Amino acid sequence: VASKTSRKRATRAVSRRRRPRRISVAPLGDLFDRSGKAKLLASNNTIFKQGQAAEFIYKVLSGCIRTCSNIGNGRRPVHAFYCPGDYFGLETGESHGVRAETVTPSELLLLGRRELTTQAAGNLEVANFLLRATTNELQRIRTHNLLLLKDVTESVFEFLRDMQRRGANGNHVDLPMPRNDIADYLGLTTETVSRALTRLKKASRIAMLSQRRLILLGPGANN
Amino acid sequence: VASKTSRKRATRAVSRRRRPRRISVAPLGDLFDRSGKAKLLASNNTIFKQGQAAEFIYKVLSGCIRTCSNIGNGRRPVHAFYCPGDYFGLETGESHGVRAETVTPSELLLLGRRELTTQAAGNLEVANFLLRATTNELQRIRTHNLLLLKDVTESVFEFLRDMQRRGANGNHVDLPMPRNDIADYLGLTTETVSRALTRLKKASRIAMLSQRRLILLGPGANN
DNA sequence: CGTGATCTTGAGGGAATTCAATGTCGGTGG
DNA sequence: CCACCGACATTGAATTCCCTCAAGATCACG
Repeated sequence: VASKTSRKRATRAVSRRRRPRRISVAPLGDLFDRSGKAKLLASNNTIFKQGQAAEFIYKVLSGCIRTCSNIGNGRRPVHAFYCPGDYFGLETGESHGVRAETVTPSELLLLGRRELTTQAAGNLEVANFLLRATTNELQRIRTHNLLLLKDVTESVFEFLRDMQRRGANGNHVDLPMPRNDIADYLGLTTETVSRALTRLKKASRIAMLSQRRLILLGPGANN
Repeated sequence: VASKTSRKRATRAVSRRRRPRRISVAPLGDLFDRSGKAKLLASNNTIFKQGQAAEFIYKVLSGCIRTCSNIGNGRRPVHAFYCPGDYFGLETGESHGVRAETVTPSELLLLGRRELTTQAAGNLEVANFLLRATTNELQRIRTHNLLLLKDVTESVFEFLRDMQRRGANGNHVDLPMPRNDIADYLGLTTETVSRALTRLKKASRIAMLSQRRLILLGPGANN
């Protein structure tokens, strides 16, 4: 539950270019839906641990998942959040390099990883699915990387935009995760995230409907 | 040439676990070496620009390449450095999401990307090569991400270790890139990198042979 | 309706940035 | 061969901004 980081960034106007949408991974959705096994989990449950053998690849049906790791300095970096439709557990090696936990109650679809990777060696469809999924993951991490380099206010704002993009709700954004998780994802502290939100509020770039629900305003809100 | 960032981090002891070696991409090395076209470039030359159509995939034969992008706040994040043996230009879409430049005079091997990706749709060997290469890239970025969350001194030290690991020189490390580039890679400023090096020097964790050549000392130096 | 978890706000301190100046290195030309 | 020059690197002083510690406010849930 550690959430410690420090950061300092330049405070400047930021205008980021659009980032391409994630590539769809349609082709194998079928295979997943056919041979995948569903699983339901409550909040804050561990799906797999760091170092554990990578047995499955997961598809999020509902809820929200976070992956995180431990680095020695008492911080708990959150690597990614996965929303419905996303795949995770795509490990490069035989064991998971991160830990995966449910943020909210979540429904998952599991597919045997060994089954998949051995198939990939001989099955073109599977190989291409893995390539696309990995490519998506790559894109995701690149985006995350850029977030880490921005100044705090923009970093938080970008995060909100990303959540809006992925959430596909009405015109409001729902945050499934606590400030804590956002902070660890952005390399900040809870307090700093909170202050950033306050700043965005005062600048009329967002409006809070509740602590976990808000609306993006002004330029850059809808793209 | 902007190099501005700010950062503040917790100052604590750090002990990171070992990270797995990059997976070899042997199988297609052949294809590369056969149909690739060699190209020689001087320092600080642009190989491809951000947004440009992704025509080739590149293999570094000699020298050093950096990929970077522009975010609106006047910073120039460096995404990665590529050393001899590394592949780059593996784009997720049809156009490059980053800019690639030579750090030092470099020799490259080019392979038509369209040729490769269309082959990937039907050729299993190619599809698997792309998967492995992408997986490597993923691993690389994950490592980079963790670097960004560490405290400055450890971040710089880890960077040096990584360069040693990849450089495969004698017992010293040669840095092909200026402080400037290191700073932008780590999300810091030139001055902060310089101060971190001074700190490492005083702590006897490194020894400078020249400004661009040094030796790692003490525990954690050789792994 | 209370209780704990989550979130916000405030004050103080520390670390990195910024701005500015000095040092060092490599290469070029006299 | 040596001196100069420009690019790169280091160091210093002042400032900024985030973190830390602490208290208060809001929300969710029993």
